[in-house]
Amino acid sequence: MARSKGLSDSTCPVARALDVVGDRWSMLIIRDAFDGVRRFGAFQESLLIARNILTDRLKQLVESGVLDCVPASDGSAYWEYVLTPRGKALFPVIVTLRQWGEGNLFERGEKHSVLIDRTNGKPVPALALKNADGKALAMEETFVKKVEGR
Amino acid sequence: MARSKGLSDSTCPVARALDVVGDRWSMLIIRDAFDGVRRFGAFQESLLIARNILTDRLKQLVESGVLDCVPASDGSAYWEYVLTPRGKALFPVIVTLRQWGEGNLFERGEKHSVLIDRTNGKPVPALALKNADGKALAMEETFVKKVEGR
DNA sequence: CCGTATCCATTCCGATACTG
DNA sequence: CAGTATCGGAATGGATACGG
Repeated sequence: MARSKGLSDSTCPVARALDVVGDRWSMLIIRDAFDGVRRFGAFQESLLIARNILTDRLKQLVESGVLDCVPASDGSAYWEYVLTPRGKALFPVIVTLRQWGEGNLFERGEKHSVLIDRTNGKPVPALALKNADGKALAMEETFVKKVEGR
Repeated sequence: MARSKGLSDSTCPVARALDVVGDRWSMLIIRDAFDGVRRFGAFQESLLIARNILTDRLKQLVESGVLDCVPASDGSAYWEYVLTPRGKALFPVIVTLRQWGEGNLFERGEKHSVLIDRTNGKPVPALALKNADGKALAMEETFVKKVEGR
């Protein structure tokens, strides 16, 4: 059941991150969680995912500290799955994925959902890379410094 | 060979994005491409991925317009795989994944690779969500506005 | 060196049936 | 409603072997 490909001890944070949320369902579950989905059945209905797979993914996400199990707020005997601080820290990942999809995978005029800033009702501006002085930073202006070992 | 789960016509840009780069290897291939890896053998050696799977993933990424095939620069009869503009637009996704990994999946003092701004030699600052006025925006201050249909 | 093709094992996933 | 158990098919992955 452990899904680790052995990336979990990689010195590359991207690889470790993908080892936790890099499968086909986890990120969608997390997206729904940001959207306010909390119940097993609600995830299932939203994602049309097989129930055994959902069981497995929820378990993994709880084990990796992304989701937390809390008693259901309606007094039923079941659980609700809510984002931990670690899970909430994934928000920028979801937002950049959204931005990339919006900008690259929709035809002109094709409709899609939009992330709104509820303090002003406007769409949330794109996340862009800045350097230490707050200036725009192009990908070509960066490089990855590897750690000594490996 | 088509991997689409049928999310490719979703109105959610996150779902569409994950339909293209949401499997276990694609994002790692793209990470390597940002790192300057271009050759089949170099991807294979870096990722320790089976060659048939690598063939398949490279083909998918080319088909979806993330990578481009160009004749090898060394005059050999083969190809190099380079990021298209659409592929380069994934940089913020890689960066936020990296940030999340750095902040949440490493023990204190544990070493990891670092993204460096080569114009000043300093680590690239974290990408954070801002509103239209440039002020920090918490995840709770946002919501996803769905499109009418579905 | 770059891929493709094939074989086999493992994993993933969906459907369904079942339990509380 | 919330999960578990099981089964079969599909996808994935590793290890070759093969050809350009």
